[in-house]
Order: sequence, then structure tokens, then C-alpha cells
Amino acid sequence: MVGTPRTPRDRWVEEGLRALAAGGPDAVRVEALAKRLGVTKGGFYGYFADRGALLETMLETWERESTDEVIERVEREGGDPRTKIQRAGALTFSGDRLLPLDLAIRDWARRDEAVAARLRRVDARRMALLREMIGTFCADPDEVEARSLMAFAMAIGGHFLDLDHGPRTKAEVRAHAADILLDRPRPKPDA
Amino acid sequence: MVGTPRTPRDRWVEEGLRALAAGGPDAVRVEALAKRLGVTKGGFYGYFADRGALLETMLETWERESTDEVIERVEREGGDPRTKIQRAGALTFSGDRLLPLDLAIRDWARRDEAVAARLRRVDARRMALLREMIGTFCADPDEVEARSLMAFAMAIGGHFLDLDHGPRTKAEVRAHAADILLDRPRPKPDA
DNA sequence: GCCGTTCTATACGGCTCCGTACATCAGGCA
DNA sequence: TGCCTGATGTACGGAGCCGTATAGAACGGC
Repeated sequence: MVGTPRTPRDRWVEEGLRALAAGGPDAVRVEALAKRLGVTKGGFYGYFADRGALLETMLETWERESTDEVIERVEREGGDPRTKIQRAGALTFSGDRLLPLDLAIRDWARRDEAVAARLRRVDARRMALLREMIGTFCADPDEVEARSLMAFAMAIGGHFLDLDHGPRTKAEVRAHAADILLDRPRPKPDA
Repeated sequence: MVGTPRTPRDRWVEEGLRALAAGGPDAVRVEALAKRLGVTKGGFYGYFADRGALLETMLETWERESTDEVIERVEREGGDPRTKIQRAGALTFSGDRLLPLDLAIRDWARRDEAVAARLRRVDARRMALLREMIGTFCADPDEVEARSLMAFAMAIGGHFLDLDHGPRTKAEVRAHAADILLDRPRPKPDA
């Protein structure tokens, strides 16, 4: 028996996810990954039947990381509902890893039903968390649903947008939006 | 002089936009477009220097269609501010043409700075319209900004999401969200 | 009918990628 | 030492694509 392979299976998955995040599914190419790993594709087909098998494994890895691991961590760290929402959002949609991955997979899902099905599963779990948290301070179920949707859309849409808010920073505007969605006290001089 | 060519320049652009909407920029391939047009790529290089020139023309076409034409039409048809917002949204994000195009370009912009710059221009014009309309019934400029952002994020994010709202339809939940954002009367039994 | 212009078909070289076949190399073990 | 096993390197055939070159077809003007 030989020790740990120079390029174990996980490194292919990891590099594949990086390529997916950066360039979409079309950018996940066996020979290109091999090059980035400083290797030829010789070993690849020992781990995966073909390119499709790698994509499948990548999706499984992503699904686990962005649901179980996030939810488990949010529950473990505790806090009040509004804090939990924002921490879940931060874990999923901040950082350089999960956010671009999420956006890339979201676009990919538009043209691949298998990916779309997996994304629906993931989003359903995230949405359930939002409903539960928002439901603790909002009684009307219809409104819980609407606010949860808006919060989710803000988390996603906000990263597909790059707007100029003039004197305000993005963070300030987003914080203000969060206050409205989470029904936090703030002066409301509407009409 | 010869009459109208069998495959004029515009048809290449049109088919290119279709391919972009359906499969992203990597799907815009000269030979594939030719096949879909029932033609070989023979004539293509008479209109465009190369594939890049087609992509550039496609973006220009999209920019014009999704700003000038939409805004012009919204202004022409008139209506109160809330109606205008919703009509602009409907023109841009409904139908089979502009919506998938917008989403595809939005994803493309994540990895191509030239595309990103163009998208910023387009989004800035849309955002200006939102601010102006929301400003008519909301006095606090910070809140106008936050609500405008949320409305925009809903328009975008809503189409990258496919959530199950249980007994409610998507349209109902979205309508409820619009009522909150546009500050329309509706029972609000929070806390 | 003939000409020139314009669009199109065909053929080509070069590139990149996939997946397979086979050679090579390294380390554990007798 | 020399064998065995599994990861890796190398080479290949096939496919799709880009951009170019060149020939042919369609059409208006004469």
C-alpha cells in the first residue's frame, strides 16, 4: 500500500468548486483543474468516472456545507432570533467561499433541472429558518412569509447588485433595510 | 446591389441574445448560432470582426432595450408612482426575453469587468427611477434608499429563487411584499 | 446574356478539451 | 534486493470551436 496520494479526491473537488465559483460550470474542466493542481489529469479518472461525476460530488459537498454546517453552527452559538438570522446570512453569504459558490450555482440552476432541484432543497431549509425566526416577532403568517421572502431576496439580490448609494455606504443602506424587514424601531416619517 | 440578405446582422444578434439568456456567454458560439439559423458561419465574419464583436453588439442592444425603451414607455403611459414602479418592473422582469437576459448578464458581470460596468450603468438608471417614485410618498431620504434597494433586490432575487410558500401562491406573497415596500395600507399585527 | 457585388458553403489549420490506453515512478513489503 | 500496487505522466483519437481562404450562388444593373 502506498501512503496518501499526492492529489487526493478532495483536492479535485475543492479546486472544482473554486473554478465553479469563479467561472460557472463551463469553467470546471478536468485538464484546467489538473494544471492548477500542478498535476496532469492522469489521476483524475481513478477517482471519478467522468467530468459529470465530479460535478455531482461538488454539488453534494456544497449542499452539506451550506445547510447542515451553517444551521448547526447557528444553533450552537445561540442568540435572539434577529441575531440568528443575521448570523446565518453572514455565514452563508459572506466570505470568499460560499457566496460566489451560491451565486454560481443559482445561475447554473436556471439551466439544469437537477441542480435546480438541489437548490430548492437548500433554499427551503434556509427559508424555514427565516420563517421560524421572523415568526417570533411577527404574528400574521402572511406577513411572516412576505418578510422572509424579502429578507432572502435581499441576501441574494444584494450580491447581484452593485449600486451607488451616493453619500451612504452599502452597509448603511442594507442595515436600514434590515431594520425595516426585522421591524426594529427606527424613525418612520412616511407621509 | 443585392436585396435583403438571408441572414442579416440583426438575426445574429438576436440569436446570440437567445443563446446568452439560455446558456450564458459560453453558449454564444458562432457555429452553434449558424446551425440554429439554418446557415453556416460563412456570412458571420462579414458582419463581425470576431466573436467578441458580436458579444459587444449584443450588450449594446440589451442596454438600449432595457433602459431607453422601458423608461420611455413607462413615462408615456403615465399613472401614479406606485403604478409606474410596477409597470417598469413588469416590462423589464416579465416575459421570456428581457428577464432571462438580465439574469444571465448579471451573472456574466460577476466575472467580466466590462460587462459589470455596463450593468452598473443600467442598474443606476433603474434605481434612479425607483428613488424618484418612492420619494413621492416617503420623505426620509435614507428610507427611500433602503426601500428602493429592497424593491430592486426583490425584482432580481425573486427570480433567482424558487420557493415553496405552502398554501400561498408566489404572486400573493410578492404582492404582500410590494405592499410593505410601497407602504400601502394593510393590517400590520406585528409584535 | 454578362458583370460586379454581396452573401453563403466548404475546406482548412490550429487550438482546447474529453476519455482511454499504456508507460513510468514511488513506496511498502517479502 | 526485487515485486506489487496505486498514483501519475504521456500519448492518442475524436469532437467542437475559432478564424481564414476561397469558390459558388443569387441578384440588380447594363
